[in-house]
Amino acid sequence: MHAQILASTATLATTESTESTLPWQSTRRPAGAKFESDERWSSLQELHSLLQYEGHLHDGHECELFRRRRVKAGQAALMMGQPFDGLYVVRLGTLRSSISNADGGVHVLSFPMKGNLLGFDGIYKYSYMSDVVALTDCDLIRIPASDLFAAGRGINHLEHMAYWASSREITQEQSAYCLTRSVKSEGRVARFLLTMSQRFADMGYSPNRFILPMTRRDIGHHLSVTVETVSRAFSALVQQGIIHVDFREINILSHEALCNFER
Amino acid sequence: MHAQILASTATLATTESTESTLPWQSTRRPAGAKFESDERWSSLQELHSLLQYEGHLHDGHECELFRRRRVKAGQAALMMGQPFDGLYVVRLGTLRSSISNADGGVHVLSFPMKGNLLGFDGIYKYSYMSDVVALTDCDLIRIPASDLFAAGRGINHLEHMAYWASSREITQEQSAYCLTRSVKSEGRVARFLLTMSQRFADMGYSPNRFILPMTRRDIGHHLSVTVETVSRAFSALVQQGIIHVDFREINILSHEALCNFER
DNA sequence: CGCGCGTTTGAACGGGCTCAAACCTTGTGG
DNA sequence: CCACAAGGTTTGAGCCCGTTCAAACGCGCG
Repeated sequence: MHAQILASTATLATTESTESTLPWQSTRRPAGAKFESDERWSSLQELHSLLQYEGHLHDGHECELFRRRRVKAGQAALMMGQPFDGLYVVRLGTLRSSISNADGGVHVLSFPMKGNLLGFDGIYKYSYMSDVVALTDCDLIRIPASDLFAAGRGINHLEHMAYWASSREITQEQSAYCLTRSVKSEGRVARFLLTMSQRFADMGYSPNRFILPMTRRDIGHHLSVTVETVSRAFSALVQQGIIHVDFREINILSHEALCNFER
Repeated sequence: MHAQILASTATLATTESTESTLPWQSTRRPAGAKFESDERWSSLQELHSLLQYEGHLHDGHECELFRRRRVKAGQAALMMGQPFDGLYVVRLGTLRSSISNADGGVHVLSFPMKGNLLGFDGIYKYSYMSDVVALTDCDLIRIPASDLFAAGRGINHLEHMAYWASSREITQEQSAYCLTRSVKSEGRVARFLLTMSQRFADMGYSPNRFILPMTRRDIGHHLSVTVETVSRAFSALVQQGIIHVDFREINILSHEALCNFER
């Protein structure tokens, strides 16, 4: 469905001679350059350069090497649900990062290119939460999970925890993002209520009766609709007997009916 | 959605007395409870509990304490551009995180509640990239920047770099997110082209002539519009002499005109 | 009280979606 | 080399949903 093949080698051959405007092309080296077989490595310096990271290089780190990974156009670089095995930095090529819900609805999160980072959403549950496929032949640099987390457990414990939590937030934000526009406004409001319901439940409060702390306008700005649309969506759900609304107070009468609306 | 947040012991103690459905209210303690003046602290254990982090507690960390911060309803917890001074974990209350572009367009990113993390987008440029205001009286726990980054610089260098880069990716994704739906489809396509142009330029390629590596469908799924709408937007821009399109190849004829379209 | 703000509802407009068809490119196999 | 199939791209026509503009009501607050 999504997979597709761009002209890779053929296109490369024709455009490489001219001053290139195609950033994903040419992992080729100038004639005469050393060819390192299948095993190719990148230094920490190259990582710094790619990421444009201004941090200092400390002694003993200059010679750290990271394995590269080739991904051909159309192939998956990361798959949702796959166990986390590290972060990747794009060295060459263009990819497409997307998430899809159960109904086949797709949202394209980003098009990672040189210097972008992949796989951050895999830290939270130790498995990746989005699909990433190569649109062109790609060259990735892997930062192994072991390198990230193994050293200095006791020392960077706090930092690791913070970033683990960040990964979770990001993941959830992406899921929310997926819903925007993918579905009619009434469905998005329904989904929003279900999300709030779940969050209240997780905090130990009633999932069926709660008071929204935000205005209709805030909800609208969150779901990318106008205030009036939010209000009308509430009214429609009330009229169908699915919820009861008294200003900020929400009563969910039929959790199931609400679920059916979110698609 | 994804798993999170069981009621923590501390919070249970305060809210258990009444069966409350209002999680943001009442930081009040039962009469007779000890009142700790202005200084209130949370332990690392409480952080673990709030975040639902399953990591082990190491010796010497049990007694680490983190300062809490009260934010009254309506007040700003974090402001865009403010220097980064740490991450915050919500202990109590509900907030609203949003970004706004120059034209006054607003997008609400999330409604952080108990256990959620604030301020991650501040790591990249060492200043926060979103506004966060309290919708209700809030209680935050601060994880100071010094605690996060100071210790073991040499050891967790790699991890820090990875997360710094993550923060950048998140920030940019949020900016892109802000554009969705905020503007007409033609403007969003214009903005998309400008973004691609900028990215190609950053990589050292021509900002005015490039070949899109993705399909119209991918672009549509990224901007939350249909294939046809993307195609029509391209055609409209061509007809106005702003760009030239030959399938995947894009020529930007008037960068300025494209900028005017993005709003 | 009067003012501002949040909420709700109505009416009309218009932009994007849906459905449909045609054209082009690319890849495959005869 | 050509025919064919599959999928990407473009354009048109009609419809529907969400926006826009407008008005009314309730609530909190100075």
